[in-house]
Amino acid sequence: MGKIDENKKKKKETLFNSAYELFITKGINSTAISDIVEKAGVAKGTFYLYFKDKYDIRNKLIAHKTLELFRTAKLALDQESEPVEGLEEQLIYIMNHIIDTLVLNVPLLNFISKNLVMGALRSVLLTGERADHDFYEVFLDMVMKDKYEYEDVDVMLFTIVELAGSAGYNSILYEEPLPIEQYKPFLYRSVRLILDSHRTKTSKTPKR
Amino acid sequence: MGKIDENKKKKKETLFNSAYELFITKGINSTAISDIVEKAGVAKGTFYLYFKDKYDIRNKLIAHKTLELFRTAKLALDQESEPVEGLEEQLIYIMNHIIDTLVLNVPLLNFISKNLVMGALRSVLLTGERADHDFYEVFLDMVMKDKYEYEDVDVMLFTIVELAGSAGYNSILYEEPLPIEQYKPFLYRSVRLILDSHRTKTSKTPKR
Amino acid sequence: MGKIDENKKKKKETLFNSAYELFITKGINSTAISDIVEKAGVAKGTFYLYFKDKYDIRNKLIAHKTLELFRTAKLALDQESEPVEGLEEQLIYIMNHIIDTLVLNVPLLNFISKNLVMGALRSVLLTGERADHDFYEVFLDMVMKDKYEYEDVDVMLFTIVELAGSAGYNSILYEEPLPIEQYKPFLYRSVRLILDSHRTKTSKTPKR
Amino acid sequence: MGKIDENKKKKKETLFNSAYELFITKGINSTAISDIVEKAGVAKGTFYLYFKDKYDIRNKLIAHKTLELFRTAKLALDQESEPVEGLEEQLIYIMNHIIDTLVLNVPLLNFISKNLVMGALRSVLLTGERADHDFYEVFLDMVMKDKYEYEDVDVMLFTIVELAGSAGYNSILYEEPLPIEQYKPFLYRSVRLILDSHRTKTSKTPKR
DNA sequence: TATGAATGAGATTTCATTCAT
DNA sequence: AATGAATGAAATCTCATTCAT
Repeated sequence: MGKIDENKKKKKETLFNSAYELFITKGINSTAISDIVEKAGVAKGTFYLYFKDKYDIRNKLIAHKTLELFRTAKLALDQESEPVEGLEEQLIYIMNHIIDTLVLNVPLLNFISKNLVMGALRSVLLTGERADHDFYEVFLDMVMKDKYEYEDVDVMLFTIVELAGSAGYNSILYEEPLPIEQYKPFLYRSVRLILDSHRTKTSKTPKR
Repeated sequence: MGKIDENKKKKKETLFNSAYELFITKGINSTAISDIVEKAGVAKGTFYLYFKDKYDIRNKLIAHKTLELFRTAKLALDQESEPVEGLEEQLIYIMNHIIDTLVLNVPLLNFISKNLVMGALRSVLLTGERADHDFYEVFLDMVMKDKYEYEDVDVMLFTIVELAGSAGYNSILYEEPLPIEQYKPFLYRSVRLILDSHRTKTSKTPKR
Repeated sequence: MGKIDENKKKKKETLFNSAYELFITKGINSTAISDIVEKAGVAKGTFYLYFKDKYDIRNKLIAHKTLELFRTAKLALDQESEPVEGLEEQLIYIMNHIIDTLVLNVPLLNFISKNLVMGALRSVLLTGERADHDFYEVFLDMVMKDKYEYEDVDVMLFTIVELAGSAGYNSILYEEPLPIEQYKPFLYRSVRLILDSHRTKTSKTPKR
Repeated sequence: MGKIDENKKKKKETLFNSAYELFITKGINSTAISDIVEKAGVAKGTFYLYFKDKYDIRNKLIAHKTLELFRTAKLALDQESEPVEGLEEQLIYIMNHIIDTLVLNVPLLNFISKNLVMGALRSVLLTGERADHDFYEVFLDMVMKDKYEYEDVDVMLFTIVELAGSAGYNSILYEEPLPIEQYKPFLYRSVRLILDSHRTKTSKTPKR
């Protein structure tokens, strides 16, 4: 029984990986389900046992990959020898980590960013990957622990994520208006401004 | 000859319009070229006389529609009874105008924003619609006429356009994190901050 | 499984037959794959499961039909009440049998003889119909059993087949320079001359 | 007026040449009329002013090229320093000349020999190239001038032409059963046999 | 004569999906 | 659960032919 379940999981996994590689290399439109199953070494019918259609597997993949990006960045942040202090620095650290990852993996960027970042995160929620909500809470947690107090936190995070996602995408991909390394200072400056604009004037009441 | 050229233009126009309506209503993937030509009332071969394939006409359409959006907004700005003064107010006016238009035309938003705004503007350049470059110059012109001086103007405009496009898209479409009307103040505040951050300290030398 | 394989074979067979009838009646150029599948009562996709394109099925058909022609002739030869003795008589018997068949089936002649006989036999080899090589051995066998000895047997058979195929084709189809029945004596005389010219002077050493 | 007619002729000529090159390089099936006119630098409609369709121009080309082959061979024969004496040697000279030409121009062989030689000569008659009939008379003339007398001359020539055409085609193209240089002796021996078999026993009555 | 835009039938091919095994 | 043959709708694209200019 354990073996059967294991097998099932393995099949799904293989389909996942095959689809990912094909989407990355050929694009979604030119990837046929027959390509995916062929690469995965399973029968066509099997695909439909696990996924509704091509777009189903794509959405799940985007969600998965996006989440992975954030998780890896957060992990790196936490494992930094010199602890990074403050929401501002932490956010920019994560942002920077993700950007650097995507610079080295442009196909992944391309794949994810057809549904831009926020869309991807949304689909994380929709597809119900475990730990999705937890993840948003990781951010909230970072906000709460900061020495400043913030209002409209949702709006703030949203604005930052959209700006970084959209501008980063273009800068990495097209080196326009500047290559990403040169654009980073501008991007991070804007992020700092947005964060600042959400800080309350009243000094933060220390949590007890 | 005049007649032939006229006819050619009309054919292309009809194809354009038919494709647009179908893309808007059924989506690109579900729109077949046969649908387009049927709706346009021309032969299938005629389509291939003017466009390479479905994606060719889509790109040209996105470029066209995006440009139109900006043009209409600029026109409204210029025709405002009470002249809008200053780059900041002018940019926000245009932004606001476009947003309001798209709120009333969500299908258009959906259509354009698969390639997000900057991508669309890029394709304007690529497809070489007339007045494309001129258009960018309209912005530069607005910048130059402002009482403040700005540095890294390209970067500034890029950042604003990306932010507005990406955040606006999500806010209008998903009312997340807030419906657009409630999000606007935040968006515009961020825009003002970005503009401000690009202003040079030295007071502007008046042009003579 | 047996059922599936049976079905597969039947499908292919049906496609074969439908294609043949259409090629014969309408010609290859005017036969569309849609015609073939329609006549065969299978889906269009099914065709591409078995054949690369129109020319693939045509080549296989030509090979098949040519082989059939030779086989039937050989069979008739073997079943003749009065055994036909000697390579010369046997070859002419087969030749005559094939000609008589084709006279009654001009469309078949037309179909096969776009690739003329040798070409057809060549494609038999290429397409790897079973029993192809065996077939050539049937001839060699006839040569070996003859009371005369022959040199350059390959060349001899080739020359005869080419002459008969090419001249026969024209004579049957266009009755030029003579209708086939009147041309036969000339043709067979030439064949005898060619055979004779390949006979070795030394009397054959009887096999023991 | 002369100029107009000249121009007309030039257009037709250009179409001819373009079609020939394309047929030779891409094959007839893959050559579109649009290819031909494009290469010729004339409008599509113009093609239909001169030819019925693709097959019309093909037939005329085959006829033309075949005739040219024979003419060139005959010319070479006549210009040989050491006059070639006797029908037998003359025929083989011509045959050999054509074969040598085609060995160096396999595409031409391929093109012509879809309609094999006799078919091509037939189409010469059908398309009514000038000098076609004359050409047949050239052969008859050669026959008449020979020191031997022949019966069934039509049949004789036909048999020889078919044999040489068909066997030569395969030998040149596929080097089967032997490369043409090695096959030639066999071919010419057969030709001599066929000629011999048509000679009347009675010595020829000298023409007066 | 000459043009070439327009036609539109139809060719080939793809592929998501089904379903009998 | 797994298979993969079969389906057939539909997609893209080609191209011979026409006809208004």
